[in-house]
Amino acid sequence: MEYNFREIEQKWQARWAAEHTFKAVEDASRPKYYVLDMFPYPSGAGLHVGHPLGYIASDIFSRYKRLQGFNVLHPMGYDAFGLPAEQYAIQTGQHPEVTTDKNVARYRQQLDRIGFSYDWERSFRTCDPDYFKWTQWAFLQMFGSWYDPEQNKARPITELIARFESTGYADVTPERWKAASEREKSDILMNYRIAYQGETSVNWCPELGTVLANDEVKDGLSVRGGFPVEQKKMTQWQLRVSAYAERLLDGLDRLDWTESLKEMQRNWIGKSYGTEVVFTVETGDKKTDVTIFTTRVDTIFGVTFMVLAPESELTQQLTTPGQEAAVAEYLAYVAKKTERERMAETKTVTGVFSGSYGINPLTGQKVPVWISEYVLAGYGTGAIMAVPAHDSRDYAFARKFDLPIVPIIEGCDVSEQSFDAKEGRMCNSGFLNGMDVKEAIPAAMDYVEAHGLGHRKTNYRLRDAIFSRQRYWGEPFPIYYKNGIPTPLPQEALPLTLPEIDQYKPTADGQPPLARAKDWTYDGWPLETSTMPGFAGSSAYYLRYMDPRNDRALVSPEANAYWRSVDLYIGGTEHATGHLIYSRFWNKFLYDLGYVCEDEPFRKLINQGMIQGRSNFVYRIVGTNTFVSAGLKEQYQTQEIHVDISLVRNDRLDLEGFRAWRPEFAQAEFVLENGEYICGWAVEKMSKSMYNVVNPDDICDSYGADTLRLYEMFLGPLEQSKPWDTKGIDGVHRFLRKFWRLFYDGDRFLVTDEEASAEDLKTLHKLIGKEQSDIENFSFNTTVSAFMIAVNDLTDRKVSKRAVLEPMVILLSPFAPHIAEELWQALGHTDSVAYAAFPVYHPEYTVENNCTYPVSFNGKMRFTVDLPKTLTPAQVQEQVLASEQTARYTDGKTVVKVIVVPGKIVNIVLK
RNA sequence: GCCCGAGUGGCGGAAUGGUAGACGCGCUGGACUCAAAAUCCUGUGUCCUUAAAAGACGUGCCGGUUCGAUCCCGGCCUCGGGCACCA
Repeated sequence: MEYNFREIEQKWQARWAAEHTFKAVEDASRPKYYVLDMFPYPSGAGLHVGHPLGYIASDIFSRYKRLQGFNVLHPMGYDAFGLPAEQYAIQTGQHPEVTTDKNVARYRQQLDRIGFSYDWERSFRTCDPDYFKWTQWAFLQMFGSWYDPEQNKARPITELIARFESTGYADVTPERWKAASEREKSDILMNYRIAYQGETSVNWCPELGTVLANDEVKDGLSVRGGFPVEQKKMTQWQLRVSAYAERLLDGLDRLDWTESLKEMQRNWIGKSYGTEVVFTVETGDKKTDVTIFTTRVDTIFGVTFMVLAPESELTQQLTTPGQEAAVAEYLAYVAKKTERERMAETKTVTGVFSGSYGINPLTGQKVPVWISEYVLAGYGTGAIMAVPAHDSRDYAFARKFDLPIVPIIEGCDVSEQSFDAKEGRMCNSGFLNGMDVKEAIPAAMDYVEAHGLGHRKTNYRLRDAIFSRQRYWGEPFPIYYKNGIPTPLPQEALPLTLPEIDQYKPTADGQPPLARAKDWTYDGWPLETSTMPGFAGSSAYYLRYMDPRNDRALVSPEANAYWRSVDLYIGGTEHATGHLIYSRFWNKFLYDLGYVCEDEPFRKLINQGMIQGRSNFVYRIVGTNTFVSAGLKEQYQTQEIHVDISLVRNDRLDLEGFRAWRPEFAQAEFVLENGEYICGWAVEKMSKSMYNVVNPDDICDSYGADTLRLYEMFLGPLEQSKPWDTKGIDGVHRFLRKFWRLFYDGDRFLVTDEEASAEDLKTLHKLIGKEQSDIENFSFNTTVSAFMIAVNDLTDRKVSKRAVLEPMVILLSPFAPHIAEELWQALGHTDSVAYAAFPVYHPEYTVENNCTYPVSFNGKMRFTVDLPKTLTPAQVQEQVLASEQTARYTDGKTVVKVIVVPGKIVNIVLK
C-alpha cells in the first residue's frame, strides 16, 4: 500500500463526522479543557494558508489534551454580521444573509479539508436569531444596570431608583426624583446605565455611512475599506466600559497572556495619577471656576498660560466680546478638519486667545487662557495648565505665540527645548524649592488638597464604547421609543429580527437603513433604527459554546460551572484593543450580575503570527513588451509588475503560462539568463491584488492536509510572522512518506512484535519527552524536527517494531491526524486514535548507554567518570559529585551547580 | 516622541550559561534509471593551508560579569510591532 493521502483523508474526515468523534459532553468525572480559536468573519475571498495557522495550533493542542485524558471543548463558529457583506448588498441588492450563507458554506468546506477536531454540533453564527437573542438580552441587562462605585460592580438599576426615592443619590434628591417627569427620569437614569444613550463626538465615516469605534479607525481611516473618518457630534448608544477601567487593568496581572499584549491593553486603558486643580478664570468681570487635570502639579509655579479644548463647553463662556470673532473663526477651522488631517498636522501649532485670564491658585498670578486643538475635550477636564518649560507641547505652543517660559528645575536649559524629565531640584517654586522632583510631586499634591484647591485624581484614557451603527447587517436594538422615551422590549419579544427592506443604504435624509422598513414598530411605537456593532456578537460567544442550544439562557449555570472559561485562546494581535477589551468587559458585567462564574474569559492567550505572502515580479523594459530576467534588470530601465505566483516555481517563470495569463502578455518577449526567466520577489501581505494568495485547498490537493498542518507548524515559531514559502514543503511531505514506509514496503506490512531494544526505547522516549515539553510551550516547529530525527533514526536502523511504532502513531496524531488514524487501524485498532492515551515518558531510557562520562572541570581539566548506564542526568550529577567532592573542594566552598550535557560531558562549576 | 519585541549560514530556523548552526530547504557530488520523476547515499558557516590532519575566525556593534556568553548586565546601531498632542 502506498501512502494515498487523498483517500485516507477523505475516509477519516467522513468517519469522524459519522461517529461524532469530537463531540464534547459535560462529564463531571473528567477534567475539562476549553480550547478556542477567534472565530472568523467569513469573507468572500475564502481562506488562504495564513488563516488556518492558529486553528492548526489550537487543534494540535486540543488533540494533545484529549490524549492526556482531558474532556476537551473545541468549538468553531462564525462572526457573521459585518460590513463587507453589507457593502456587497448595497451594490448588488442581494440580502447580506445570502452572501453570508454562501461564504460560510465555503469556509466550512475549506476548514473540513484540514481535518480539525471541532465539535461542529456546537457551532453557530452571530447572525443566527437563536444566538443574537442573547446578544440583545445582554444589552437589555446593561440597559437595566448601573455601576455602583461603592460595591464596585454593576447592579440592577432598580436599586439606584430605590435610592433616588428614599435617600437620594449624588445630585438627585428624593424630592427632585419625585417631581421629575417620565422623560426627566429617563434622562437622569441615562447618566448611570451601563448601556446608555448620549451625545458624543464620534468617528463618522461618510463613505460607509456609519460611526466607528476607536479601534476600527487607524491613522484617520476606517480599518475596513480605508475611508476617511471625521469627528461628528451625535447621539449614540454607548457602553460604560470606562467604569470597568480599573478592573480591566487589574485583571491583566492574573492572566497568562504575553507581556506585549498586556502592555497594549494597559496603554489603551491608560491609567495616570494626577491632580485636579481649580483655577478661577476672569472673563471681564465674570468669574468662572475651571478645573484642570495635571500629572505634574509640582510644576504649577511654572504655569504661564492655560489652554482649553476647542470642543469644551467653556470655550464659549470664557471668550470675551473682543475675541469672539477670532475664536469663532478658529472653531470653524478646527471643525472642518477631518480626523486624518488633524493627525497629519500634529506638528503644526494652532490656537487662539480667548480674552480671559486665569488665576494660579498657588501664586495668584494671572495667566492668559488660550484655545487650541492640542488639548483634547475627551480626556481629563478638557482644560490644562500649561508649563512650557517642562512640557514639549506647551513649549511648542509658547514659542509659536510668544508666551513666557519659566523654568522651575535647577540648571535646566530651556532655550532650545523643554525639559520633560521627572528629575532634578526644584527652584522658583515657593515651598517646593530645593526638593527633588520625585518628592515635590506628592508634596504639591498634599498642599493642593490641604488648601482646598483641588484633589488627587486618577484618569483613564479608556473611553466608553460607541455601540450604535447606522447600518442594516447587525443586531437590532431591543429598544422602542414610547413617547420618545427609549424603552426596553420585554424579554419575550426577543429575538427581535431584522425587517426586510428594499435597499440597504441609508435613506435620503441620512437615516439608517432600518428606517426604510415598512412596519418597524413595537406596540405601535417606533423601534430603534440603528444596529449593534461587530463586537456585540463576538463579546460573549465563548460562553454560548458551553451550551449552544439553550433557549432559556445564554448559558445554563450547570454548563457554565463545568466549562467555566476558555483555558487557551488563540488568535491574532489585531484584536488586542478591540474584541479582547470588550469581551473582558462584557464578561465582567455578566459576572457582576451572577450569570457567569469566572470574571475573566480567557485564561491563556497565544497570538499566532501572520503568514505573509511571497510575491513574484517580472520586469518589463519600459515602453516595450519585453521582459528581462531579474539578474539582468539593472542593465535596462524596467517596470516591476506583480506576476501570479501560480505561474512561478522556485522563482522561475513558466513562460507559456505567462503568455496565456493576460491578453496583453500574449506576445511577450523575454531576455533570459542561463535559459531561464528568474522572477524577483518580495514579502508582502497575502492578497488577491498582489497575486500571491496560496489557497489551502491547493496544498491539500497536491500534498494532503497532514502535510499542510505539519508544514505550517514547521515554518517557524507560532507567534512570529513569516512569509509563506512553498519551497520547504517537500521536506515534511517526505517525512510522512518515510514514516509510512516504516509500516509498509509496497503491500507488505512490516510491523513486527519484536521487543524494543535499548536504542529503540531511547529514540522513542526522547521523542515523547520532547513533544510533551514542546507542546506545553507551543514550540511546534521543533516537535516536527524531533519527529524527523526519530523517523530517520528508525529508517536507518530498519526498525519496524510495534512497540516503537504504536506510541509514535499516538504522538503523531495531533499533528497529522489522518495518517495516524490509518496506521493506527493498520496496527489492529478499531477505535479512533483520538481515544488513545498519550505515552508515558521514561527519561531514564534516554540516557546514553556509554558508561564513561567525560567531565571537564573549570573549563581546563578533563577527566572521565565510570558510571552505570541508564542513569538519569540528575543521578549522574549526584554520582559525579559524590565521587569527586573530596578531591576537589578542599577550600570548603560548596558546589553550586553541576551541568550535564546529556551523555557527553559533565561539567562541575565552582562559584 | 513613548512603550514592547527581535537581530545566528545562501534561506526558514535550532540551541536561553556548557561541543553554535539541530531539523528542513537550497546547492555539490554519487547510486538506481534508456531517460525523467521518485528514492537512497555524500558533502555543505567563513578563512588559511593541505594529500590528509590541524589551525584561526565566527551569533548586529562596543564594553562588562563569568573558568566559560548567541544566552546575563550597561551603552550604541538596525529592523519589526504597538501607542501617539492623553497634560
